[in-house]
Amino acid sequence: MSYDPADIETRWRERWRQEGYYEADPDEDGDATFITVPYPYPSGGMHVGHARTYTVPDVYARYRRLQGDNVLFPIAWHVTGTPIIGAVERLKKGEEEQLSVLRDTYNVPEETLQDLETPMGFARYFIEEHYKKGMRQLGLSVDWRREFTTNDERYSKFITWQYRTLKERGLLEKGLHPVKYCTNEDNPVTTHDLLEGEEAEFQEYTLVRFEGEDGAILPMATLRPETVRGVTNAYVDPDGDYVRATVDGERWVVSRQAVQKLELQDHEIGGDSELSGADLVGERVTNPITGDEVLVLPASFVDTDNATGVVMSVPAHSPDDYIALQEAKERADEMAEYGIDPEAVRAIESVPILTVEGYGEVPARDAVEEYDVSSQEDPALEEATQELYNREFHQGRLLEAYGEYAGETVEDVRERFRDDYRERGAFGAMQEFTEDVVCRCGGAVEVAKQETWFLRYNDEDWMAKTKRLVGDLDTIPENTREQYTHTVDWLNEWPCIRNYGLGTRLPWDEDFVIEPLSDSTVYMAYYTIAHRLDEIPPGEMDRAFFDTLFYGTDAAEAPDERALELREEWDHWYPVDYRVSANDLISNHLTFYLYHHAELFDEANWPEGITIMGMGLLEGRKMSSSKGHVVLPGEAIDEYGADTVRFFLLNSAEPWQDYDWRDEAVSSAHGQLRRFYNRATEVIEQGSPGDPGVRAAEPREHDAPDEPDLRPIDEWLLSKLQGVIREATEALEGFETRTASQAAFYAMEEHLRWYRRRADLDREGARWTLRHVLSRRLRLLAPFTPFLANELHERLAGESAEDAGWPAVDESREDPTVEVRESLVESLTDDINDIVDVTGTDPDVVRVYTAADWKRSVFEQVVETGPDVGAVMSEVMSDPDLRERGDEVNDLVQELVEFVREQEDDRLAILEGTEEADVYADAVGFYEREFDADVRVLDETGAEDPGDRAGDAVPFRPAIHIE
RNA sequence: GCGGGGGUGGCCGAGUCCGGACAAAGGCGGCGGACUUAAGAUCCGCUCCAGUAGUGGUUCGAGGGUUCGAAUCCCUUCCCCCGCACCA
Repeated sequence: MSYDPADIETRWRERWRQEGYYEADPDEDGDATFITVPYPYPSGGMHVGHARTYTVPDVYARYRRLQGDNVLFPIAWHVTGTPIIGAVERLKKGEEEQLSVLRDTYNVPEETLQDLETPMGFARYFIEEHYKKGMRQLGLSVDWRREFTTNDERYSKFITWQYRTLKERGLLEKGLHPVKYCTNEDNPVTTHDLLEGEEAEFQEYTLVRFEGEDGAILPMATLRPETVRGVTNAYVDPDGDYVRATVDGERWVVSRQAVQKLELQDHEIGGDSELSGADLVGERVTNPITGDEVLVLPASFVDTDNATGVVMSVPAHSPDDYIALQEAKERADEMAEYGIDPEAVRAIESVPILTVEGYGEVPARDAVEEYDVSSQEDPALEEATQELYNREFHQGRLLEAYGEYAGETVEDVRERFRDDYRERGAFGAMQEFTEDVVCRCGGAVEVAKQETWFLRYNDEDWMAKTKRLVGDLDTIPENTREQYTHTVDWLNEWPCIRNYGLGTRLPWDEDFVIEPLSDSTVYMAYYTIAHRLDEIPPGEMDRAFFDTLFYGTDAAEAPDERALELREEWDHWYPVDYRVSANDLISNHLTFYLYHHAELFDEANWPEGITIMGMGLLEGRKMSSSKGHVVLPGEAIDEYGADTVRFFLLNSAEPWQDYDWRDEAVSSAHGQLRRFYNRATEVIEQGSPGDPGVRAAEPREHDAPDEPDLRPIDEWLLSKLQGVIREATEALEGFETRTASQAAFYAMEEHLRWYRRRADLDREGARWTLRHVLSRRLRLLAPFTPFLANELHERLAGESAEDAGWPAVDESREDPTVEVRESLVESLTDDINDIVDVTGTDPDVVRVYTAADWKRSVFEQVVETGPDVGAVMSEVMSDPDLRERGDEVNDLVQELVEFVREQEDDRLAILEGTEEADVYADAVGFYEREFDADVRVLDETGAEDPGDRAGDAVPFRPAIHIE
């Protein structure tokens, strides 16, 4: 019967489902092990990249189960927020791209599309038809009783408890925060809603409050507030539209566009009157820091749609400003039309505010000259600016006039300086994007400030707790620990609510919804009880209920009995042993997870480990559902079977490494599994009179009565098996799925290949050995290819691999001597092969000469003395017989010293006790088959030496002659 | 810029922590052979250069150093990838 994955896999899926095999309850035997993975977000279908995300924890879960643990691996569905709503809206609008993703990429049937026109209908479709189906097909060992969605009423009660608790502990705070806001739809928007500017970042400009002659404020926008003492003049766009308006009760002059932005950013805007930029030109404005008056000059490079449309000029430090001023001076006479005295323009001098190594008094001039910038349009200008800004930021030291800031680098004092003058009222602030942002509706998107609730991730106590948690966390791989620590240091306040979307309403303000990264931080606790909440009315799941559940009897005045019962479930499973998640989530989601656990639960229930996963590529390119560049798990499974898909995903790279799904490679993995299956079937069908190691969770003793006579080559294979078991076990302890499966599958296959070649398989001992090895190997493979492994193990031994358990290393079967001896056989094979190959002859007779006794005693001397030519020589030369041999001995010592130096001590000790000739003599039969020749093992000193080769023999490196 | 990861043979990818059997596992691809009517599957060998004897030469981004010995340790340098906030 040939390998038919669909047949095997269907049967096992059905069996697991019927038996509820992976349903885990506290009353079962074994250590409680709780493994979680981020619940999928069904805003689209599942592709093979997702498949790996869920298979990695599954492998670990299966491994722990084989080790005897009671393992809980649950799953649920994350629907919070706007992505699903956005997807539904794009569908309803009939957007081509969206329709194509649904129809072509995810194969949604035409008649089903209308079911997807509500958010939960959409989610439900992908949950049922993609994720759940896919996960079942993959054979994930999930306890399906516990699934839920984050839009469920009871889940919301749990999140409500979480947020009320955090608020009560002062970890939530209300404040203003910049958001992306569509000026056309008058609504905040998310990155998904954007047509252009998805990459745009928020940038905060400092507004330096220059004062006009009439007392109105001209707020000059700058990213370099510390240059304020170097301002020589201001620029406006003479053709731009400006307005005089009341801002927070003051009179301001800004560009037309700036007014709207300021209004969005929480400023009170009053009646305005229009004027043109030209009207402003020539005005004198006063620097709020220095009190100096400077001229407003016209400049076409000023963009009225960026910040305030009024900019200050610092020619000493800005190459742009330096060039602009040069050009202004050249055109000074034209300025007269604005009523400016040309002499006043020509009189403007750069004012340096800092010194920076490598530049003179006016760094901008040096930069312009160095890059040979000719005009404002010269592309070299940007390079010059970049270079100078960088140097000044890191190395520029402020001059005396800066008082307490003098002598400091810009990098060190910019923020302090800015905040200082902001408090004193000289500076303001304004947010702007780094590039234009356009909504899908076509409207301009601007920065708006919105009242919102924050999680205070920068709270000192909270940070300290979380850092303590990180310190004790098992971070896999270890080098991710630094990333968590860094994130804790770097996280500020996090706005945790949105204006709309699915999920849980903010308990004390129903207008807002708790956003997805904030409602998924402690839900692992909910898994422990999710399957037992049906009989509890949501209305009764209040603060006291959850307090009792998580904090015990004393937490509420009248503890709810039901909550106390559920508490046992929670107590049993918590803490989470491992969470398996993607590496790009360290900087937010995973660190939030740590924060919330650190706060809400006591130390004993803090997360114990996190394993990070890498990204997936498809044929070397990033997967993308919108481009249809994805492989669906169902399709891959139909073609190759779930075992192949799993095996490939786990074997091609360690979980945290990026991997590449290449059809060719998957197909090859499938071939490997098929060959494995065929060979295993042969072993099974061949049968064996002896016990194949059925109830073999306990290692069998060497002298077990039913164990047939074993030859050294059998012992060799069994010894190798122990090494493989050890390696696979250690690897899986650290989530190294690649190392583990490589060992269990490929390394073991290598050993078997040699064994099949080397051993006479037509013996009872060989059949027993092969069955014994197969049983162990199937159990090592069970986490990776559970269908195949369980099926074959059941046929071999009458019980499934998962029931048989993980094999233990049987130290009594580890035999270094037998391994060393076999390695001699192997290297002699290689040597003969090399000679055959290089001479191109097909030998009829192969003569193998082992080294003479005196050479052997030189070897022993080298081992005893150590690899030191001089020392060995003096020892050796004291022996008259050896001294007689002169140069011959010298050469041999050289060679043996080198050999010995490179060997492990253990191996040397074994070699010393090895009678080389016996090893080769035992293998003569093998050599004769191998080379189809008459093979003779001889002593160097024997007579038969037609090729005059015998003298070349060295201990453990016999001379060879072929003819 | 900040934080993290990485550069190995035609390709993918181990090895690097703890230097030594490393011309460097394994896979893919290629070549030759066995089996076969043939193809496929399977098995064996070869696949940096030279070679009718197991050898020698030159390799692990680049340059330098430590060592009897370096892909592995140290220094310098070049290049690539990922994340960086309200987006899940």
